[in-house]
Amino acid sequence: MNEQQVGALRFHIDFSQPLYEQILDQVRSSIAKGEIGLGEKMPSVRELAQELRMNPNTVMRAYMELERDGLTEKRRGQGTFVTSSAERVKTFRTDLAARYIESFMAQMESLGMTWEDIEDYVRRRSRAEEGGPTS
Amino acid sequence: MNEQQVGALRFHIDFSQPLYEQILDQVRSSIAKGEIGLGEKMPSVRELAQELRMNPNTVMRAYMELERDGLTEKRRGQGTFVTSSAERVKTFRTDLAARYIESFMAQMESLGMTWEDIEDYVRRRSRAEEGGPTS
DNA sequence: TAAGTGTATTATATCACTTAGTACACTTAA
DNA sequence: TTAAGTGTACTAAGTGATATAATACACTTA
Repeated sequence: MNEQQVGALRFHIDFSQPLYEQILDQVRSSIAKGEIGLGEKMPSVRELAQELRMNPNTVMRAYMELERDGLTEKRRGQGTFVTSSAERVKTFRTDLAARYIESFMAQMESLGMTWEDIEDYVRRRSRAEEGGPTS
Repeated sequence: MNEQQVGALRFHIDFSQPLYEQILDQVRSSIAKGEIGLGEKMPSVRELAQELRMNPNTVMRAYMELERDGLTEKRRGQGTFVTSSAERVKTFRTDLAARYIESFMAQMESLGMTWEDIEDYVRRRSRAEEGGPTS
């Protein structure tokens, strides 16, 4: 629902977050998971803006961040391309994951939850999903 | 650093988030961890606003949310009090933790990280903290 | 009665986000 | 050379969330 395919990229945009952040997160995800390959061409700023019915400036803001992440490279007159460095993608993925984990652990600690509590929850969670949604 | 004690409550306010959200999160945390006891009196809207050097309206917005959470009760002319129901606090704590976990798991899945990856990271993390910060 | 509560209202200011429109430099292909 | 498609830069404007300011009212307690 509300899914949208643009080239090798999939998007589902809503109003829960800034638009440029959603583009950013979802392209990061596609690159991290290899859904769009190394060196592959991204949609142009204008094309993606048209497909997602947004302003090109909004898309460009996301693209600027992607380049700062080292996940994309821009070539004037040609377009934006996923980096060719598998190493760079791997590093980015593990670094971002680490940041997510640290932030999450701080949240849980603020509720007085221990790592054991979390493990218990996840165990019960996966047990409840047996034969559950086939995603 | 930037810590502030107001009655039984501790605050550390910065500019990374809306002020009312920081109050909300930190009071929730204090109640969930029992740092402020069941039925205990909270600082008044005006007092907390003065201590934190904010507008009373900003504090009131946080207090409204706390009551919607069922964590506090307001008594006209008397003040705001932590709920007397341990059950309510417990339910809130586990529900919020569940929401944090689900959101976190979705984040990690978007990076193609599995539960095993997370366990590995946390194990290495706690090993690295041996004899580390005594909090 | 006075002081301290929560509550409500109106006005104002600032900032992040988004859109709109325009323009320029560069690359590629006709 | 030309045209079309790239990324980039800039100005202008609108919207909504956030925060402050000032004031007022109803209620409770001492």
